Amino acid sequence: MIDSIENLKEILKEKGYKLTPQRRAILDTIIKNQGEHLSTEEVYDYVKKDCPEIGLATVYRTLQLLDDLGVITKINLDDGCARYELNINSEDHQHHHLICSKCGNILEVEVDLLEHLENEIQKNYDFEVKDHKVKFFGLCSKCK
Amino acid sequence: MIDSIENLKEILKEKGYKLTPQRRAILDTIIKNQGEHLSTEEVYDYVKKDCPEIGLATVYRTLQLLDDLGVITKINLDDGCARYELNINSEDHQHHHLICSKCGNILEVEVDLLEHLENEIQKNYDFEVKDHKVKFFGLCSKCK
DNA sequence: ATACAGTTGAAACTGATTATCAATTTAAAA
DNA sequence: TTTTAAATTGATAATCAGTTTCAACTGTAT
Repeated sequence: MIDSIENLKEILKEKGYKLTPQRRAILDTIIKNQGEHLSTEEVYDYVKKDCPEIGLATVYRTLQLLDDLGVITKINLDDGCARYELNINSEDHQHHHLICSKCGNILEVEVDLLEHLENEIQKNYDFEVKDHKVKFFGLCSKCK
Repeated sequence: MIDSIENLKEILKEKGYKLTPQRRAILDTIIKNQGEHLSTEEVYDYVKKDCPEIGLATVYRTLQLLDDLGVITKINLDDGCARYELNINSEDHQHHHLICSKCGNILEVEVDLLEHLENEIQKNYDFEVKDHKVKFFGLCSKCK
């Protein structure tokens, strides 16, 4: 979906938003740490290296904005805070999270075998599925 | 899993816990409102009718306890608070939630077609799946 | 009935997130 | 390039769900 800061500038302009150094630094941080699932506080800590005067409220606001714009996605890993991940360049990229109950590590599953289930739901419940969130809990290879 | 207060008494005794009027009233409330997904505050409001002197902290504590005991299950519907549902009488009862983006109504799907996906994960990621949480977002029959 | 461990309600306290607001900055127009 | 208006910022206060503390109280095994 996004691959550069120029790209972000366009996305922001389209909606009347401005590209500020803070927003730039926050997106840079997320791109740099792709694959991790950073919380707001973690983004704040990382981004302060580039942008020491940034306020925590700005980080909260920017992450929310980037989520609204579809640049990142908020995920809930049941650890008491919101986390975010970068949306990658593919319309129908789907992935789920494997959460290890022991070490807390998070793996990503790149398959999507939920189509069958979605069709079933569409048919039996007259419910138009737009999105889904799937989490698996268990033990990772190291912990079992 | 649970079908009466006597049943609860046994479950509690087994772990050294006591059956108090507050716990009784909270479970009664949940049983009475089966099918809804009550939040802690909602349980608190309902239970005050039977038990006007009850404290909110007790409701928080009791719901957590009942979840630990496997009597109820905590669910996260992304509305900013924990909700709970009664565990019904079947070991392998599985269901997912359909959340309407427009009216917020929550439907329950009684099927479980995730086994295939779990097997796939087991095999490809060397991850031992113990549990999963699945939410579908979209439009219900009334809203679409 | 007694005793003790578990439980309670009230209130203080967390920790994550949001709202407020005056000062600042971006970006489009002049 | 200067002007300008709207958007953005950082600091701080406020909120909100949930937890902790603690003295008083209550189930339940004996």
